[in-house]
Amino acid sequence: MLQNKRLERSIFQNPDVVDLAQRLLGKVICTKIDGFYCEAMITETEAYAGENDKACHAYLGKFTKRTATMYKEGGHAYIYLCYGIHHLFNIVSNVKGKADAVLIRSVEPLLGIETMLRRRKVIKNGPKVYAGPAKLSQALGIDKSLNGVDLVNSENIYLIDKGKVVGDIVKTTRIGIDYAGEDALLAWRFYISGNKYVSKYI
DNA sequence: TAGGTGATCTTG
DNA sequence: AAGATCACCTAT
Repeated sequence: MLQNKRLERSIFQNPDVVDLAQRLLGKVICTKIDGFYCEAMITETEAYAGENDKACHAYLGKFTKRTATMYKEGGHAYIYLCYGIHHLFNIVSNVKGKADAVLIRSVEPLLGIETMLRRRKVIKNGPKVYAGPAKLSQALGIDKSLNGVDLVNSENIYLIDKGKVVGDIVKTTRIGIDYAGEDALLAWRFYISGNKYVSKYI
């Protein structure tokens, strides 16, 4: 397997976002923001399936200034502010016009740990620094200014494959979407079994 | 378990 | 146009 290969457009154009959410586990997010380079491996994701998913911002084809990003071609970053404080990082998938996205929920740090600890305003390294969608965004320096950026072309934020082989994947329900009725029961949250850098077990 | 915080959208 | 909502986190 080729290593340190940047993920290409075709990966993100996967029409099955539930499949893509699992394939992104083990891939590495690279950011070069404010002059600091960081790398972190994706350990936990959630799938959001566009217009047919009650938990998705684009449910029933909802199109607003905010959700517009989700309709872009697969491979773009969808970043929005939640609860007034938290920047959440999603990867848009499928073709242009299909509003599917994968929410990145947790990462395991690889490079730039000093920088990430400083951004998180903590001294001690460990899973709690990166386990949670708002936490990893803060650690990697990701904020709303990167909303709509193309991960396939950007020099500031992109994904690579370092050849990590992911073993068992735990499949369970998504977090914080109780309003989504029966769709809240779908097992569309995924994490690498046995990995410590996960926001919530089972 | 409760409260902070602010952009977005409005009988969710 | 004010108020409800919200894919969360931190501290008691």
